[in-house]
Amino acid sequence: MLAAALNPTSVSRNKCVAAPNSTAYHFGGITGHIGLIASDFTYTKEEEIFGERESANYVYQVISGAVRTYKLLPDGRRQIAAFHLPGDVFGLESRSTHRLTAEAIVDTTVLLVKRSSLEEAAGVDLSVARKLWTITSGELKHAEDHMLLLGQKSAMEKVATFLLEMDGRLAVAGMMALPMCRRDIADYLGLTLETVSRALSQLQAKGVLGLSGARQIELRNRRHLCNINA
Amino acid sequence: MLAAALNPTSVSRNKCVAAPNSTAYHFGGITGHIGLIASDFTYTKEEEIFGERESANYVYQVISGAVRTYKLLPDGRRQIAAFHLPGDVFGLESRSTHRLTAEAIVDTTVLLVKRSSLEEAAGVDLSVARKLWTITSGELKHAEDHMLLLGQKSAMEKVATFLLEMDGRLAVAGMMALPMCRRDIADYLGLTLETVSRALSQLQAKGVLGLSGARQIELRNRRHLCNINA
DNA sequence: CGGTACGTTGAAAGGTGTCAACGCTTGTGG
DNA sequence: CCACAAGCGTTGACACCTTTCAACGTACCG
Repeated sequence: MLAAALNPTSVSRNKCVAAPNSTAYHFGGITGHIGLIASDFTYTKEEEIFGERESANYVYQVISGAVRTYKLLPDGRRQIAAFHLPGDVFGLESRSTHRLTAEAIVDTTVLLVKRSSLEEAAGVDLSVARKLWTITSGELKHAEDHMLLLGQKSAMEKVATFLLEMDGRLAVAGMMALPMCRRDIADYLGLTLETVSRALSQLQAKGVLGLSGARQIELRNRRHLCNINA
Repeated sequence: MLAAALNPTSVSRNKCVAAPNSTAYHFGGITGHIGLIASDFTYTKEEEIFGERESANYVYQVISGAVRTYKLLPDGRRQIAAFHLPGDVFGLESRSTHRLTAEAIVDTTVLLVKRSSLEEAAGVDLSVARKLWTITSGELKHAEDHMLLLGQKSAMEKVATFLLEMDGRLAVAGMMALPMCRRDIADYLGLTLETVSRALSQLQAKGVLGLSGARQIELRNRRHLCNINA
């Protein structure tokens, strides 16, 4: 089954995917260059996809749904490193074990590719090797930006940054439907869920955003959020 | 000038290095596989090596000294992403621009390699491509660990973690000589310099560490630090 | 129709930041 | 050789932002 492996433009179903030319998603510019076996898999809400320190046998791309990756302290404190939304790749490791735990936030379908076959492909096709590096580099960029947020920004600035990030990633017609709960947001931003809630309420009171249901958010004043953002 | 480029076992001087087999440092397992042009360069204390958003023309490896890489907010708040000590590679980007600013903390000598020649080498030798990915992946791991610290740990926990990290990286005979000032440490840990100073004083009072000069630290009870560390 | 999970809001506590003073060390120039 | 300035670090007092603890409301679901 040659082809298209990592390029779920059309949401592919069941094992072995051969996708046509892609526009929307990019697991690489890999498509077409190399034959790769890929499978679909669906995880239910709250289900663990892989655990910290587990052997990294697969690389994942979100087709639909949302995933959180995080680290825990022994006493249960949790730092969410990233939210992975449709199109995003996660679980890619250059070493053999995962450094984070990944869980489905809602029912989530992923495309998965064996790490070994990716490694093999990278050994033959330089553009694949390059793509793997680029993906990891993109994650590093996100992590660096997020360190700035975690270490230096105030609660309101953190929430504003979060809203703008999510707006850019999942806004449809000016509205966004957050897949994650307040606790997830809090653990992503290094805050408590109460502080997140208060910040959102405050922004709503100012008319910067509109809430229709706690997770349905409309940004009404992006300019204001950018200013807060610092 | 074939050879050894990225492997400054013997501290090489001036332009064009041909190092013998290496044991101590690893800029790759690159040595010997590929011809690469490398130069030494020395920056003075506080000198900028490259700036955020600058074009990334070189990749660096610390030979001696210490480097900080950081991001700034518009109002001057600074988040130091990492300290780079002898042996560490920094400034490696898969895209064409730097995402961080790099400065020498003390007088620092680096080995530098042209990005273009590394790219070229990666195009010929797969192990080089692999190594570049591995380096970036290592930075990502550090960033993920640091996000956990920044988002979840208390001031004392942050300082304890910092001490253990530095102990592992630059302890000689049980002592370490920190190259960075309190403000650098604070900006690395997402604290103020006063809070860092208080935490260190507290640890000294408990006998967990000994200070002979503010930057000469001896850890007397690593066990205790590990416990704090959570 | 309860039960549970999720979200909001309030009040109080506390950890860390802010502001300020002081001490120590280093380097420099008279 | 000493005086002085400047940079760095420590310590104290206080303020405030965020957390903690708690109550309450709401939506969803068996």
